[in-house]
Amino acid sequence: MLFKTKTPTRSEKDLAGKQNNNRILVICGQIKTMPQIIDNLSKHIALTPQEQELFLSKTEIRHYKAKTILLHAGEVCKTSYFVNSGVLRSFNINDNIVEHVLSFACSGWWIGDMYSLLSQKPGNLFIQVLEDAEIVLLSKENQEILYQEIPKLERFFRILTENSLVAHQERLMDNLSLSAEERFEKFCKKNPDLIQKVSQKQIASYLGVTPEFFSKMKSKLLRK
Amino acid sequence: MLFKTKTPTRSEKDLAGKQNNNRILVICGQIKTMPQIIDNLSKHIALTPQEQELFLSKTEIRHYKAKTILLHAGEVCKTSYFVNSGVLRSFNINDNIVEHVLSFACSGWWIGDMYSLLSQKPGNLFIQVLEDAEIVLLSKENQEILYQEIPKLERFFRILTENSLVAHQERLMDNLSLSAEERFEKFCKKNPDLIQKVSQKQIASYLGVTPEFFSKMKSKLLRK
DNA sequence: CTATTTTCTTAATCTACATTAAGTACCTTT
DNA sequence: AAAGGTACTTAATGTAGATTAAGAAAATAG
Repeated sequence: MLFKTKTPTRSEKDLAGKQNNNRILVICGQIKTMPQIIDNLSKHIALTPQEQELFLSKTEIRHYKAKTILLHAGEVCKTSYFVNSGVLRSFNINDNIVEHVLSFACSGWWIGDMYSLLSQKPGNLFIQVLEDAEIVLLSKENQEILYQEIPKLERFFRILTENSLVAHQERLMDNLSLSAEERFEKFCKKNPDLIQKVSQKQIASYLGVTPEFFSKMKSKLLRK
Repeated sequence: MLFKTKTPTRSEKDLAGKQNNNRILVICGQIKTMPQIIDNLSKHIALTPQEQELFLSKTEIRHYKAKTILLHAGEVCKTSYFVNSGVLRSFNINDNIVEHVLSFACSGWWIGDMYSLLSQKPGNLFIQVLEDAEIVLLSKENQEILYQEIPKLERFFRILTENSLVAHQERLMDNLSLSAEERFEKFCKKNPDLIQKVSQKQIASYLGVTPEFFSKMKSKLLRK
């Protein structure tokens, strides 16, 4: 179906579910659960068990309720966020009125204010929890320390940045060349999970249309 | 003045001018001209004279006439381009009709198809010379070799990518929240040089409006 | 469970920008 | 110098999506 149904509500779903859907590894007869974030790192670099330990020791896990704001516009962003469960968004506010969603992040995604994180100047972005979330926090400070201790991590974050750049370039071109309807269809194909979890208002904002127009567009698509 | 004037024409200007506006360094009493690209690298990393030599030996300088297409959509991008002089653009073509400019590059800027360059798959972008240009070519192959020989270069290209990502995020948000007029004014402030060099049609395409609307908008701004 | 807020829908009206078309100036090629 | 192409302008008309408003449904708070 196209959208999330009435029951269970966003928070209910999340609280009911398992908080940590980790992968299970069997090593030398021992059973170990591999934290999602290590799983994520291993997509691009290979870490020894010691390095994994070190990495984890520099991070912190926290739980947040929906609506919590992790970063306010005007603040300096000092943390990268990795999502274990739940959903986050980054957005800015125009003329103190209109919100525009820059990105969503759900399980397995990183989020932060790249501008502020890199420049250590106050940014324009808010980062907010949309659905109760378990988040891994990596401070800028610890990230720098880890770069020293595990140089491979430079490579990991370089690749992450490269992929993000490519995705943003594509989205830019899409916004220049596609209609709202085409952008929505592309969004659905790329993020089938998000459509179940995020309110229409948020998706409309991500696509760059008003909630009213989005509603009209959606019902038009359903009639087809 | 707002736009390039009639004389000299784009090509005349370029052919007349000095091809290589290098910085001049005085080292131990000797006078050396520092290639622009080394100057560019030194903005983020420090290279020894030997490393500089090595880097330059892996690059190639070529001259291209306006309108030359350096990369066609559908091809795999195997080269990064650094602009010594002249102007380049990257763009895609929608439904075989409408062009959309992703980026411009003039003196001191890098350009390429990041998606294709990183994935080594066929890309959607064209890269074209807009004004007769002197370009430094760095092949993907040589770039990888240089990463091995001068690991600092990883850092350089990481920073380049990070800055590009931040710029693209900002442009995305601008496209979501600003009017064409506001985007144009911002473009003028950020790229005063480009306005002199690039045709209105290209700027309109970059901003995401038709040349007709751009013309109307411009004359409205001039009347103010 | 009720009250209040937030989200979603529908519909009328409005506007920024697109499309089409035609004319003029300019640039490039020969 | 002539000719053909490309860029720019202006104007009429069209449309995707915004704005405003108001009611219904759903979520959240008390």
